Amino acid sequence: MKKLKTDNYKGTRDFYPRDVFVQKYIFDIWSKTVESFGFEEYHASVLENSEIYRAKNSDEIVNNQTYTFTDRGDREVTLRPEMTPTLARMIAAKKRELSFPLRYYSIPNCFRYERPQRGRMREFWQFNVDILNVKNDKFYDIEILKVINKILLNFKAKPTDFTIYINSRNLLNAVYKNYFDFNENEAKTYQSLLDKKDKISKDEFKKEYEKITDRDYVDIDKMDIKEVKKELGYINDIIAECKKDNIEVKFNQDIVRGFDYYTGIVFEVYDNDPENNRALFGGGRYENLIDMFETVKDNVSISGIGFGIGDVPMINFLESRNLIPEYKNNVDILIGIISDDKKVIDYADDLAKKLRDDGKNICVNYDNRKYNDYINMAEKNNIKNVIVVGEKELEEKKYEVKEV
RNA sequence: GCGACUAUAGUUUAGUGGUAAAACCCAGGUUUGUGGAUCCUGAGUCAAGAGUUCGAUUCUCUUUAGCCGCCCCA
Repeated sequence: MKKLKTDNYKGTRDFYPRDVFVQKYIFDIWSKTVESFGFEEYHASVLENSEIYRAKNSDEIVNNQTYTFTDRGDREVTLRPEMTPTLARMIAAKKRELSFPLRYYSIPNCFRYERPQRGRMREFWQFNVDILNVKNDKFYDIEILKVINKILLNFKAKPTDFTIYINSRNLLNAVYKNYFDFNENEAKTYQSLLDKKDKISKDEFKKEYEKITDRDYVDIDKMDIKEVKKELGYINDIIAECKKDNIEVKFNQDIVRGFDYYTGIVFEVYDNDPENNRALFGGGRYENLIDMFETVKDNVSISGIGFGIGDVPMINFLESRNLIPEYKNNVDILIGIISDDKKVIDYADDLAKKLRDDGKNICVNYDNRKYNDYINMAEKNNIKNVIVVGEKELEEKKYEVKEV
């Protein structure tokens, strides 16, 4: 019989205990931080009907960048590539029962059929945090930025390690309408060009730019247009409120975010380390997300603001700054038996039982190894304490807890 | 989907057109009832396939995988 390879599937990771330790550390800080702001956790299946992605995204993305297959009942199924459509579905399903605003979070694993590279896997965990509200957008916009800042501080990151950039779709639309006089298509082309700005040369940018418009590329915050100024005022209020909390938020007119559904502010948090030069967090305000569901018939609109961050960029961020704590085994004490005598074994077992009743995690080794082996074993597995049990301990009914 | 680079023991890496190495790790044995061990032994068709060659792990091509970049990034 042909033996199998031990390789894991492309773009996925195996999580050995040390990897789980890191993952738990990150998930814990994520969860605890947002819970301190009153967020509640939700879950859903990794499987969704493909149509909920087709409705929101283009067919191309569903066909080429998701894991989509037909099940035995001829249903088209997709492994979720993101959580937002699922959240929208869940909200739409119980819209009348839920009391808004909702503060929801989840850490789902998501799947995208893409070529893996630094910061990008085919299976990844994405922390999703959303506030769904019906009024007072501004204060929730501010809160979500505070949440992001707090998360990074709770990881012991310094404010100089990252930069929060903010922009607004309302602002951009005002500029497109009043300054450029763009139609919808021109606006889209312009936006995708902005998205590429940092990646292409200045000359190339200029060439492409001139194809779209003959108006100059200018700083939006210097424009003297009433509608533009109004939207800028909204952003400046947010920046000022954050500043009161010592959070520096920078306006950046080039932050646009890829997708169409954003309607208000959009933001990205960048890692200041040039090695990890990509957005850590990204998000913004959206509305009309749940309109596609049949339960939503009336005109009451639910607006939301949210962000997402992947576990992979988070790990890269922490690793490059040495912010991941050293592995700690959750075993408190290793009991190593140095005897074959049944009485000694029974004594060790009783001891283990007693200590477990005291709430300790006890690991017993029955292999009758050498004293030094047990100390070595504990060291290797990051176990802090060892009790060696042999004839002597049985006779004297005494034992010593050794610190490793 | 496109492009660059890489592939030697479980791991990290030397090395070579003429029978392949080290360290660590692992397994078994050994010595020592108190400190991070001692000593011995074992484990590898140099990613796969084809070509050039008297001879290829080494050179060439193909494939596969990894990694990085582009595209995309919900």
